Amino acid sequence: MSKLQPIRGTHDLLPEAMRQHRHVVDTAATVAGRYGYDAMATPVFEATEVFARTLGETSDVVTKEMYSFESKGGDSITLRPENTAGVARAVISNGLQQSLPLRYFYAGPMFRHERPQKGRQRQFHQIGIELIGIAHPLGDVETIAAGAAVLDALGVRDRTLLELNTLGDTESRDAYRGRLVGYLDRFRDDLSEDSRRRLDLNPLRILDSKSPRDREIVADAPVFGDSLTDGARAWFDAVKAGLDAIGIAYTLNERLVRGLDYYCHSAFEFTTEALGAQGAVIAGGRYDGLIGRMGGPDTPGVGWAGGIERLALLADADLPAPRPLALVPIGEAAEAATLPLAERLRAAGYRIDMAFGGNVKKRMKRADRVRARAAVLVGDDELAAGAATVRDLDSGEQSTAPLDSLAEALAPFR
RNA sequence: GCGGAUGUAGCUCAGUUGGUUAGAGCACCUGGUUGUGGUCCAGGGGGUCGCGGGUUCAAAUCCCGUCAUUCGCCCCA
Repeated sequence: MSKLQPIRGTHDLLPEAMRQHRHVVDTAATVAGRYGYDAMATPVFEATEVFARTLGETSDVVTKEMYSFESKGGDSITLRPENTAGVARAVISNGLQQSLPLRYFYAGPMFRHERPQKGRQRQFHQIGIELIGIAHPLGDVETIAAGAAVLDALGVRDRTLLELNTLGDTESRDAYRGRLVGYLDRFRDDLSEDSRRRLDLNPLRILDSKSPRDREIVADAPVFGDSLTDGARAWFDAVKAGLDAIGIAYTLNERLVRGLDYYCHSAFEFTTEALGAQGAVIAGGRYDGLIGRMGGPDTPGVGWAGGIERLALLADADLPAPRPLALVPIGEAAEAATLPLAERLRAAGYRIDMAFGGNVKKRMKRADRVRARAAVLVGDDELAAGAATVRDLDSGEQSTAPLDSLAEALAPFR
């Protein structure tokens, strides 16, 4: 056990894990592309205000999970805990409100100072899409459909459940907030410590509490649906109708309250039972107020983010390393001839493995270990004949192929 | 941040109520094979028993602390 360990909550992505990781990203990028989403990236760190102002001063992410530090110039900088705020900032920075609507796909590392668990790390990775500039419920439907399609493509859709809720518009939320606080205040002393704090700061979160006593109290709380304005209700109905129209099943969950303050209207999560306490694999919602709150022109948006590690864990795809061809020179003359040969084959698109020493036996052993499809043996006999011996390492069959047309002759092993 | 469990070789794990030089399988290296891998046989390398302290004649084993992992809470992707 080495003392040199990665920072708590961070992990190395060795090739096998990297393939899983990339599989999720590539699959998601491809699927998102079919919906018209283009890949883009924002910096891994931003000015702290980008997150602090937009995620909600009282959110857990802002109050205790941000990796913030001071730059040499004295500015406060934060490693992004999520990417929606960064994308919103990029829209403003680049004047992209002139080019609406925007459809963006992203993938990259995010950072949150939390207690690590399986499927939860301090540096983790997310994929996500953002649809910006569409103030229409079918925008919500489109992003949810894209999320479902990603899960489908990864083969995990049947192990997830789509939970859906509406957070309404500002008017609905303010009205509900008033009613909820009015109700909960009578139970102030019975609420859990956390919830008492939330009562003043962010009462909607109490709906989400897992404390048994809180749940009892909340069970009789006013229902949010009763506070919806006609507009907000019509919006939500349109979203549900759209999902129905394309056959995407969902479960209404009135307790679904997103952790970040910028959400409104649709809030949704694709959840799974398969990952223990870390149930959410893709989650998102509408954030019409975000860009405005950040100082840009009022611009609507919807989107979601998915945890790559969680998706990879769920998908558990069998992705063996690509199999190379092994070049095995025998003798000094062959050694000299093989280097340019290897380059030619690589230029022709082959994955070539070549050891830099050892006798034939060792090199053959290595060819086997790297799971080479075939070994290309070149010795004095072969050089004299102008041909290589090609051994199929699966069947053990050997044949010869002319050196000057090896690239074509090896096609079956590509 | 809080509570529980775990921590012995690269990996998976044994290690009896504390008792000599800490073991196995897999993996790795060498040889049996001079121009042929996988199988087989023989041999070999690799561990401050997570780290620090304490109890004891003696600690992988008991106690305390600490770090890490893991499960749950909180919260989230």
